[in-house]
Amino acid sequence: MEDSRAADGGRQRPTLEMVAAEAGVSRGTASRALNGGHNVSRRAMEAVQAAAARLGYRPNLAARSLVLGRSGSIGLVVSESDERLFSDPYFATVARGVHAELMAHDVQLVLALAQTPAERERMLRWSAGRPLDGVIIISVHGADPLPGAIATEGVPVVIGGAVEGPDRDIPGLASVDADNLAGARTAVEHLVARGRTRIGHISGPLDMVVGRDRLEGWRSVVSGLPGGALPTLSVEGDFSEASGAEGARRLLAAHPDLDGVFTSNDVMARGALGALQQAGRRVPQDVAVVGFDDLPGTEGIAPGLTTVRQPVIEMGRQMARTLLTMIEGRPLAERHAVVPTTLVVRETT
Amino acid sequence: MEDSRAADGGRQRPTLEMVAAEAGVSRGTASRALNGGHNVSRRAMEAVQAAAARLGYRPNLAARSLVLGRSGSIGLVVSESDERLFSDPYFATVARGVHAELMAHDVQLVLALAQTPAERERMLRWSAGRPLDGVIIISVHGADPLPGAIATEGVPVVIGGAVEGPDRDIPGLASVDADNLAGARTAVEHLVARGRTRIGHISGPLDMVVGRDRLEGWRSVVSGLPGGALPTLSVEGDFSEASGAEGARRLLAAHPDLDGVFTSNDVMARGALGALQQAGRRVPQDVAVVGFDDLPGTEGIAPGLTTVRQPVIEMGRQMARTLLTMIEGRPLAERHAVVPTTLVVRETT
DNA sequence: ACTCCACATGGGAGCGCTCCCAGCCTGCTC
DNA sequence: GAGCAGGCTGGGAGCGCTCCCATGTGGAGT
Repeated sequence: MEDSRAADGGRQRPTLEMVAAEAGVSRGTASRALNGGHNVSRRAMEAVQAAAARLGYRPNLAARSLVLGRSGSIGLVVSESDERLFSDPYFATVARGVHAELMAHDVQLVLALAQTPAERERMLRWSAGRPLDGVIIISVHGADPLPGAIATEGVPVVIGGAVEGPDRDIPGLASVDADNLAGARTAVEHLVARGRTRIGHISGPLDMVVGRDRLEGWRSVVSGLPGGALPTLSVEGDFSEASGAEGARRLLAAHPDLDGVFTSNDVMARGALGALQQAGRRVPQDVAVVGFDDLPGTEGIAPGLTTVRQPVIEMGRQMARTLLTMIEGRPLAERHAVVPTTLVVRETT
Repeated sequence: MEDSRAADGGRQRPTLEMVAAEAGVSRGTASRALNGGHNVSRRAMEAVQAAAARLGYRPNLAARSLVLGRSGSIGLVVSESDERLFSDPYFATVARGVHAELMAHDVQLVLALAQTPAERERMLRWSAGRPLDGVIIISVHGADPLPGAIATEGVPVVIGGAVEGPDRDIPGLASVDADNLAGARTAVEHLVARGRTRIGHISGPLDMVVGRDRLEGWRSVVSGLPGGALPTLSVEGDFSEASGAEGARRLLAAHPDLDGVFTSNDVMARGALGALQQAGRRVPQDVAVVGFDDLPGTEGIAPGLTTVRQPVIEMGRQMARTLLTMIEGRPLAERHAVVPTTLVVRETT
């Protein structure tokens, strides 16, 4: 009656103490019976479990976190507009991998958005309070201070993507990235092998390492071509379908003799394909197209697209595994992992 | 050295006790200085804040949750495949509204996935441990026991969508839904007003109330038409673009004289539009099309689409407000809110 | 029969925080 | 100049849990 905390329904929620009393044992025994059951007699075990069930006991996670020093959950932080977050299948796929791995380890995954500067500041303060045992951050733009700041607070961080600059040396910060440079190079070399000489690129955002890396891969191959890497042969996109279409139109406008396009992801390839078709170009006869990603379940995006596959689900799993390793304080084989990509040739080249 | 909890970096993270000592005051005073600052002298206030900054103090959220009985964060639970979650802009939009409202109230939002039965069971156990002060659940299929179960555990629940059956009477469970029945009716009546008599429907999943409600809205209007509501005039979709296209093809196959289509969301309308075009039908001359949703920022999905607008962002905000009201134990004006929709006429009718 | 040990148990300590309350010291009123 | 109200303060209690350790208990070994 006088418990201000009993706002829920009515009576006090059962505590371990109450379960123990109900079962006729002590708190310690009840605790052991409910977790693992080491050094607990069969009789006590059953009594406790029955009592817990009868009372509808649910352990208070805050209390457990307090004494254990960990919460049993980790965060997937996305620094991306929700527009993109929910429209680019890349995030879903990473999340799927992370999720799969964590479920296997009985760790709860929570997604948190950190888009605006205010939200990012808030995220830092929050995570420093240790509601999460570690965080995975995907989609890092520019020289984002957030990952380093969180890691410096002592919360293990894994970045999905590349890490540049001083952040590389923060011990509590690891990363998993695809070999974007090599992947892009393979894609463009494939176009060259198909006899293309006028190869354009529609890049990702250039404030992201991934955007710059794939651009650089393209440039390194194209610069060896007769025409070279003309500035007008690469246009900046933002990974959206619309930007892919727009990019293709701009490439065609500047280079009507365009015969190959490498886009920084498959979604933009879809946009480009549409724009090329509208411009009357046949694919692959007139213009060959290569994308990047090859996410499972997205065949519908651009059927028959030749693309560079990065094993995104497996990368998500690896991010989760890496984070769990750091949380447990075990040594890491490699702090900054780079996973290889494979070219998947289909009908657009 | 002997603290097993110091796995992070090196030394023990600062506690309020240490801040108090550093500032030369007691724990109580330090606590008051850091929260609100009632009954704290200017001198103490400054000393504590300086000490906290010097030590890099971050309050331990688990300890605070334990004593306060609340965590300051709420969950957005999505019982949807991540495929759909990340491909349907609806979720992003709800999330946006919820997020906006919560930020204004200084509450942390976390998203959690509960897709498979195992995950849903896990979600129930987890949320019963009160890591969240309340949850918003969107995308409820069938007679999903999860919302009721969580509410019964004493955790306030708001459902984004309609609630049917016994769950309606659970006090700790509220909902916010669009007036799908009226909205669908308006859409179909508009088609009738445009002189259409052969009006098909591509529904949402019929295991969802929203799918059934919009279907019922269509049926109630169409059944008054000369042709009536032939079973072959409605096909079940799943809110995806592909299912919209497939639905339109099936409608055309069964009814070549089709002159109107109402789809249960805009994404399916896009698919239908594509299929109609492929089949050589002109829109709106031959076939008029009305969608549902009209989400902000999705003009690109189906330009010029006539559709039924539901105020999804505002609905998200309302879900958040409702949940916060319940968490604070204040009475609710209406437990099951239904918000009106508006028809937006554009070029496809 | 006696020792010994493994298992089982209860209860104290303590995680880091907020609340409460008694006590203090001002400064003001009469 | 005594009395009193109020602002500040310190420290105890306690949130619900897990760990640790001292203390039983039984059965196996000699």
